[in-house]
Amino acid sequence: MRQPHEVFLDYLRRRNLNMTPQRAVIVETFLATEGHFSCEELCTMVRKADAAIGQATVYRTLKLLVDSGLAEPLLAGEGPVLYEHSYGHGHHDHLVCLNCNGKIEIVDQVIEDQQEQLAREHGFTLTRHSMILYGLCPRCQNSDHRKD
Amino acid sequence: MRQPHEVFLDYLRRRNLNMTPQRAVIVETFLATEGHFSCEELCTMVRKADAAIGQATVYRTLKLLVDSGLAEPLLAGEGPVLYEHSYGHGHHDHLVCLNCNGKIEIVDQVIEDQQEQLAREHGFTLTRHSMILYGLCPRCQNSDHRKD
DNA sequence: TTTTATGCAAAACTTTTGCAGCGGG
DNA sequence: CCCGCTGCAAAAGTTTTGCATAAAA
Repeated sequence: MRQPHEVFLDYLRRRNLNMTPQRAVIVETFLATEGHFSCEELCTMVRKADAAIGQATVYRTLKLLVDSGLAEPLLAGEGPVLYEHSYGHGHHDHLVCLNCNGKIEIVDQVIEDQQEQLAREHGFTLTRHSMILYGLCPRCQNSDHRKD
Repeated sequence: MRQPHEVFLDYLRRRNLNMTPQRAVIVETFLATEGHFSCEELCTMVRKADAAIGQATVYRTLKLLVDSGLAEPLLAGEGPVLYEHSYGHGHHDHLVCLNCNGKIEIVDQVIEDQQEQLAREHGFTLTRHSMILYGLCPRCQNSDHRKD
């Protein structure tokens, strides 16, 4: 399997864009960060490596990462858009706890197949999808630490 | 089945809030509007009925509508959050065309059941979910009017 | 009279854009 | 030399908040 770094370089080449020191730092930081984070948060982490990198550059580069297929936005609603890297993770959906905000990755082939089937019935060609299940995780069901 | 109007009044009572002329106009306009719309758009429509109603009041009331279960936010990503009324429509998910932005409502019992099953496997108690399938609708697959 | 609602304008928050200057091919 | 890249700061788009006033309980 091709390394994410390679994937990004190929993408830049295809788009006639250049690798730059800033982009290198941002991509490296992005790949080294697990979990879900906003662009603002990525920005903060990038600046630990190089404080001179502008916020706009991080936004612009994250957009390239999404376009290249390495990053995926998680549209959960409130606040800023969260991202995660899709490289080496495979596709997955999310189970989100409404209380502690914890996120579990889930995959279900039955659902994936059914989604394709549904799209076909309506003549759609599917590109991607987003499925988020909201509820209470086991811990929060039994704890008194409810937000409400 | 209880009328949406009643549902809202009950909600207000439960929260010790009052029905007001402004809220009445906003709820009425909201219920009379089909499809998906942003709060800004609702605001414009509300003002056709009463130009003196402030934008903040519309935002505040729409929040109450969501809380009361009459309105549902559709978290599709770009731009403002879109809403629809959930009263009398039953639960459904969406098939969204990436080109023309058209939205089709879909329901699939197999998927719904599987979601419950998945949640159970992880010990989650599900409250709600959001599933959006993105792709190209039949019209846009065959047309030259692509955005890109 | 005490609480709740409202409208306005300002603020907040996230993301995008304009622009002048820099730098690599 | 040209074109892309960058940082900065300003702008844009959407939603929330503070506050003084008005209305309701």
